Amino acid sequence: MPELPEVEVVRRGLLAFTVGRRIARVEVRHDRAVRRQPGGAGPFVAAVADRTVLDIRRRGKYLWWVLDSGDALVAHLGMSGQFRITGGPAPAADPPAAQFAQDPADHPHLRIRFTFGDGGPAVDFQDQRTFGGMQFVPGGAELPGPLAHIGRDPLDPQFDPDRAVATVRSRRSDIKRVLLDQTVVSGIGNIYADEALWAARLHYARPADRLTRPAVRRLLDAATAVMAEALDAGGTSFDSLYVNVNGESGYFDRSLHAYGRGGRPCDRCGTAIRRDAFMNRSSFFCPRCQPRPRSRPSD
DNA sequence: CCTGCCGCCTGCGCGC
DNA sequence: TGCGCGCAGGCGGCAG
Repeated sequence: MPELPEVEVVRRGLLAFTVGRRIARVEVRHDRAVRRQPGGAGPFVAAVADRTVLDIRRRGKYLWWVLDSGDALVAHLGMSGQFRITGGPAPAADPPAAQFAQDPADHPHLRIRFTFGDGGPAVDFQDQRTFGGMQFVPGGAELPGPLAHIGRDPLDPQFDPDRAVATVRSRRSDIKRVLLDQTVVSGIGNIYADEALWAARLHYARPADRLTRPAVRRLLDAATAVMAEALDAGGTSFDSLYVNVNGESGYFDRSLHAYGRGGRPCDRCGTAIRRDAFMNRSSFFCPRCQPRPRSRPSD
């Protein structure tokens, strides 16, 4: 479920626990977590061990650790991936910070563990559904090769809204499908797609190439705004599946207008929010504010 | 090149 | 009670 805001929360959390630290040991506990790595766990461990982390960067839902060798350690959280700080001394501060460090005992979904040369807290990659994973990419510090096809995300300072609008309108597909296409604009997943469509009063099945330039612009602005607000709130989470590096949940789910609100009244007009199956997943929308397009695209 | 479908995974909650 | 099924769903690969 992690989309751009949740991944950014993780990036910021990771920064404090990785930058300037030398990775002393890497343990791959589940080969599927490195399935994108040519040669598997062996080459992964060998390439990463003894490197110092310089930075953590992000594009869309992808993260990459910049190593002092100029290489990159790419990570994607998939559906259920988490980076967690483990085995460190719990700070004496606030009670919530008791969650600061997990018990050093192995978590059932532990996939990869990074241990550092300074003897401080470890960084664990945990992933219940194993759609996530990591990959070492030689020379990938600026932009790892496997991410080259991903579009810039709306929080990127170099994101070009006019260009994004033009790309969206060039696609012969339903607007929601285009929103979820990471090569067009990255970072948007099912939750924020539904929220942006609700805010822009557009039905998910509207043909992208029939929307006006201003309409697409409003939609992308809405997506940007909702993701920025979610980031401020620490991300969206419905359960313990998504948490930050310290195990804490964000609270943006309280601000959602469409996603997960089937049967409940629309915050704008009071009509019951509907849930449709679309693209083998759920789409939540207000049937009054977001009317279905009248005719199928039939040129 | 473009579009859209499938398979990959595990845990939870529901209905019978 | 226990079991099977639907659902959660991002993304790479691939067919057309």
